[in-house]
Amino acid sequence: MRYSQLLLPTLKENPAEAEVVSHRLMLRAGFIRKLTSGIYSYLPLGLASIRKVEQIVREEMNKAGAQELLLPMVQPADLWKESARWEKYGPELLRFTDRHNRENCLGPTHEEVITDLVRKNVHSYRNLPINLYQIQTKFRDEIRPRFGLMRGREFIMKDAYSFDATESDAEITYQKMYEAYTRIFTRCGLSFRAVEADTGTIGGSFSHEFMVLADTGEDTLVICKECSYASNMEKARCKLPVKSADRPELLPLEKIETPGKRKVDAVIEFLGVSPKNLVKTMVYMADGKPVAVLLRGDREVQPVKLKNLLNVVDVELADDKQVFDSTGVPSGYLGPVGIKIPVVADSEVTEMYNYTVGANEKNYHFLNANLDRDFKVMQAADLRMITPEDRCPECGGKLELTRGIEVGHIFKLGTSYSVALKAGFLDDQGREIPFIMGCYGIGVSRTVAAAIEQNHDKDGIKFPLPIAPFQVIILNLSTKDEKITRAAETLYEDFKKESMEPLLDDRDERPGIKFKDADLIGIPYRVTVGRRFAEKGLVEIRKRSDKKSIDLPLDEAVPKLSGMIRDELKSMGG
RNA sequence: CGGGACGUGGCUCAGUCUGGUAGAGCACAGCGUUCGGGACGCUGGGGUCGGAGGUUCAAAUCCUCUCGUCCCGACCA
Repeated sequence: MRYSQLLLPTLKENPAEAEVVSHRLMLRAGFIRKLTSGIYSYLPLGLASIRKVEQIVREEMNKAGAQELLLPMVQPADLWKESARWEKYGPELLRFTDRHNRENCLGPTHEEVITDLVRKNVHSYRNLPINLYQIQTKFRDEIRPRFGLMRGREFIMKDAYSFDATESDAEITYQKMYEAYTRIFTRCGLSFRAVEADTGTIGGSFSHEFMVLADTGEDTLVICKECSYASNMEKARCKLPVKSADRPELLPLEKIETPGKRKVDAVIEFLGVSPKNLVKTMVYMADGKPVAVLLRGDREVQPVKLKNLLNVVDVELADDKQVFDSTGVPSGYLGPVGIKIPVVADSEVTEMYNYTVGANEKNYHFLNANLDRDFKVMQAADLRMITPEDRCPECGGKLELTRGIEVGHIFKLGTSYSVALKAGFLDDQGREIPFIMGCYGIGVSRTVAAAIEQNHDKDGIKFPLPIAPFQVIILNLSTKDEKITRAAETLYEDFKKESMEPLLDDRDERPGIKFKDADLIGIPYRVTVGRRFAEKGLVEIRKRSDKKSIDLPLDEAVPKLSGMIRDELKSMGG
């Protein structure tokens, strides 16, 4: 491609609308332009990079035995009513009526459509397993679209759905997808981790999120430095204290005046106790009903764990009024002894003895409270936020908190959709069995954004070679010089003959502009033809990622660089 | 939906407090000089000051309403 003919409107200054690196750079580098909130046009370079990711996804999905198809984007409400998601999905589902007053929606995901397709066309165990995928534009009317392609309303996604006859087959399919995803993100040249994700009500370890590691990521990950354990913060576990054989002597419960001491810090200072010897009582509103949560004084509650334990849709920390209304105690003096609302405890509390708690009376606390003797709890479970001081639940190793961007998610669905939509097959005994399903998503457009988020410097993007819009950019530094121009044109043609993807900067611009633009758009290799060629017959090959360059004669440039590019792609699994 | 910020040529912004009839830099067009890290000079085109209503002799500026954008929280590929 010739730069002079390309729609590539680069920006010298940072657009005011963009705060996040990838968003800023994609706008500046002329990859995308916003049409309206959360909806973007992909310009030629942005699309080229997206196509690269798509191609890798296709190759690996096909290799894993999945088949590509394409499902409709407009979907009838009836189908969504069958799965009960028409009611459940909420305002993210963009709904509209057509001229016949029929209700429809824009597909935010395709479980309904694919299940409908399969139930009408697959009837026997002989046709299983089957795994179908598409790469398509999705629409989700996000509450707050932001960060450019990172969280758009309209975005490109690869979604796959698998149908298996048995649980064990479904687990094999899940494992295949796990491996395919690992290969996909490896081949994209990204640094990533697969983490255990929150499975909500289904449970089990059959949900993984694939996270691109980047400081600017929206999610917090917990990673073990010593084994392969990695988890989303929401689900992260840690090694629990071992039950000590020798129970310390239980001291008598003692009520003590603590005037005006409400916060943990104030109480421990006043009483001279350690926060590790204090149990705080937090009140949460779980679907509108109050629940008290006990945990050690220096810990924090992980609301998602609480939500899953209580099996509710929403938990929210109660405000002072809600606390008082439900317990009759002003916040700050709450405790489990004689409390009027249900109590759950973080499992750590079950291994504590003789600790301080609120006395459920203004200006009083209890010393030496003990579970079972002084109060009961409904349930004890892991409810706390993990900290870097915690230890790995698998190996006891050191944990590290890091940030990541979710680019893929694999999930074992089980039979929830096949049962709701009555999608089943006949087994070898002639029995009607619901399909066991799985779904597997990759945010294709988000992957490009995440790649930029992970690979950039002050000058611009540093694309991993496999997903760069072009592999090499040839700079003709003097379009008026016939010799230089002829050399640049020769390089361009020769790269094409080698099946490489060159971009020739043949614009009548000053060298500085060409260097700046080349760095900004992040093409991995740059070949410069300029004064050094005119004087010594040398061209310069420079790698964008480490800025290292070599000079070599014109006729050696193409074979040398083509070899480098092939080797690099091969080393990345391409 | 709650909290905050902001809307002025294509882009980045000044001007708003204290009302007096629109500016700068970049970009764009032309000419000349320049030419391996976003050059310089001269000339030129381009703006319903987000929109509506109001106050006033006079509104980008003050008031009311409205639309849109961005950032922080709940959602997710």
